[in-house]
Amino acid sequence: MDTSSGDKSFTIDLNTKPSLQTINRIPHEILDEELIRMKEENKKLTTILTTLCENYNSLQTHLIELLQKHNSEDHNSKLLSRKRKAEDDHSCANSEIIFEEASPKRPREIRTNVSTVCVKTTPSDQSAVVKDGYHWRKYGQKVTRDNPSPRAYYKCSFAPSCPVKKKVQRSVEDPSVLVATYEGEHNHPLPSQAQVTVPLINQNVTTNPTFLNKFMEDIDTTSLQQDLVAQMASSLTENPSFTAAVAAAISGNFFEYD
DNA sequence: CGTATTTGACCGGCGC
DNA sequence: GCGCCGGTCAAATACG
Ligand SMILES: [Zn+2]
Repeated sequence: MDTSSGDKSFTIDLNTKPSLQTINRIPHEILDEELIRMKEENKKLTTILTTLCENYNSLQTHLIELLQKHNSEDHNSKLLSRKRKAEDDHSCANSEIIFEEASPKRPREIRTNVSTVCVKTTPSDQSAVVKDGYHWRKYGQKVTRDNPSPRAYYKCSFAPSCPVKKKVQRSVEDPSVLVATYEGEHNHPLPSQAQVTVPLINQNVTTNPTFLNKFMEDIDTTSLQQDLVAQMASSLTENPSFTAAVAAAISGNFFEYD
């Protein structure tokens, strides 16, 4: 709050704009080489960010589960608390962050709450889009076996920090009905958008009755995330050697595919 | 110009 | 193994 004085936006100057004089003096083969290197590095950073967000979200859901279980057990009885104490002791001893790509066999993402909603659309509106207030990025479209109309795949535009996905497809026999399948829950507030058209069947198949929402009410996740971003940005801007450290870490062996 | 969509390639799971 | 099928990626393209 007080650290960001007024209108100081997060403009991060990584010294990526050397003067034209300097650039012209460097042979362009080297610059091309550097460009390619930068692209690779950017790719790696992107994958790191993605996996980081995946792990974060996974951990969060795990945490919620544990809290839930803990609460219910707490209400049930206090007799088992001694036993539980021993199990809880194996916490993370050191806070060292390790990107572990070790085993090719992945635990694979589990436990994503799925809900299905049906939306009636006017025949005039032929666009197969379900307005639910969130912002989506389409990333695929496929024809399915038992339905003439194609199925569209969307990701929340806040990805990868928000893992929510949705599929939209017209109903088999009634083409005026759109069937949307949501997967996961948003971890951020809705972008301000007034119109929401979801006044039809809500065939909810969620295994978990959105304990997340309660959790997010208790802990203001949005301000938390903003604080995180602020910290990251300030650590970048205030400490120039930080970028060098990052570069060294990346060019070293964070991931060693090859 | 930066960003969103399109669309064929690609991949992994499953039944055979 | 092979082919199908649902799902995803990413380069090309369209958009504002
Ligand atoms: Zn979201």
